[in-house]
Amino acid sequence: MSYHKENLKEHLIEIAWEICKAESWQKVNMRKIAQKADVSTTAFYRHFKTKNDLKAELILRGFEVLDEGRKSADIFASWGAHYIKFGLDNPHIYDLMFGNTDSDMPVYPDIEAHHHAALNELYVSLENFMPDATEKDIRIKAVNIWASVHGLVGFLRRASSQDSKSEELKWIENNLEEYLKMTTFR
Amino acid sequence: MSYHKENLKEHLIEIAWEICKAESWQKVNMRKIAQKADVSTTAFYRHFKTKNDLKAELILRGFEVLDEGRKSADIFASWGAHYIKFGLDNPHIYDLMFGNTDSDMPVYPDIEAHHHAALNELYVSLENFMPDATEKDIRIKAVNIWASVHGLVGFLRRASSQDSKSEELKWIENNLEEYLKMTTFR
DNA sequence: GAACGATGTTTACTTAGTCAACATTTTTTA
DNA sequence: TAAAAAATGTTGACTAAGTAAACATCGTTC
Repeated sequence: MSYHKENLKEHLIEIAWEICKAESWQKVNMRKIAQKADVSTTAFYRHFKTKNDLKAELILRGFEVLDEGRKSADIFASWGAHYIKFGLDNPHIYDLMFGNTDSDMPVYPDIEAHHHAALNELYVSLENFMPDATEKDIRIKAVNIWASVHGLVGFLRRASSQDSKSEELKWIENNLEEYLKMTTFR
Repeated sequence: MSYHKENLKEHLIEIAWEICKAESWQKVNMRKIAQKADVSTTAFYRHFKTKNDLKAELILRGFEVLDEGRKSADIFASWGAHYIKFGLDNPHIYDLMFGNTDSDMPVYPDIEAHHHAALNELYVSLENFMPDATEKDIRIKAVNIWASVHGLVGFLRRASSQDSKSEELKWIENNLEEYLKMTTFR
């Protein structure tokens, strides 16, 4: 048995990421990770306090990936489309990032910061885009866009998991920016 | 030991509902239910094939509760406000009904039917409300409203679980219909 | 090179879902 | 109406999964 793998922590995260991405968080478990990393089941606990800490790492990594593929000065439609595509392409990671808040999951400030930053970015963009709107209107608009975008991810995922997609849904999926423009502005 | 409780199945569902409503689905487990019902841990399996079947019952019950408190001919703003209030008042039940699709959860046609019915109702109302809009526009509008409504539930829940609610959020929560009117129509 | 901290291993405990075999009660049916 | 069948509960046990404790080994530092 070759003791001491280098960078085991990163390696464990990587393995967990792959499992989560390909299957779901529910399919991620210590024994499976350990087996793939070829270490003992509990080696994990030298690097993470709990499984939730691992989840937090995946979420943070999710935000990195989300941010990577994005030009910072995007306008809303493409901002929204980017989020939606990410959600559709990485449903399980997306669930961790934006899904139901799990009461057993402690609050991780780094994660909160990402959420805040995302909304704030949208907010600032809107300020530029609607210079004569009131503060309140802009904030409400930001909430509305956020909700529309994330709500659509949920809708499309649910739809594609059940019925044969209707023509409209296909159109929406293929014309996200167009859809966002026509629904969030006029 | 008093064999044979009457209507044990309903009783088990009721107990599970209470736990889920007060805590969350994750806190629902066979042993706890059995203990509260004062039956053996496995009595459950005479009435349900798996735990997922129990979850399905809770979801169906959720739809019943959601439908109960609603006048069928509501217009969108009040339709949407009703959904949002339900989501905020029953977050854990809402999660089961509209949350992440769990890959280990089989498809329950009765549940799908409820989802379809809800969207269809919205769709039909829109047809009346916008008689001169095209079929496609109406469908897209329906999707948009659905997404906005459910997205807002997610947003408000996330917001209230972390930061002190901002003025705008309080306003939105207290003026759901107004918010919906101004965001989904003009 | 002895002591120490970091990292990995072994064992084992706990909680949770579920099955199988058995027991009892209720319902059919001959 | 008694015997057979179906329904419903119980007991015991198995499995999967998270994780803690004690121990082992390695690399680093004085």
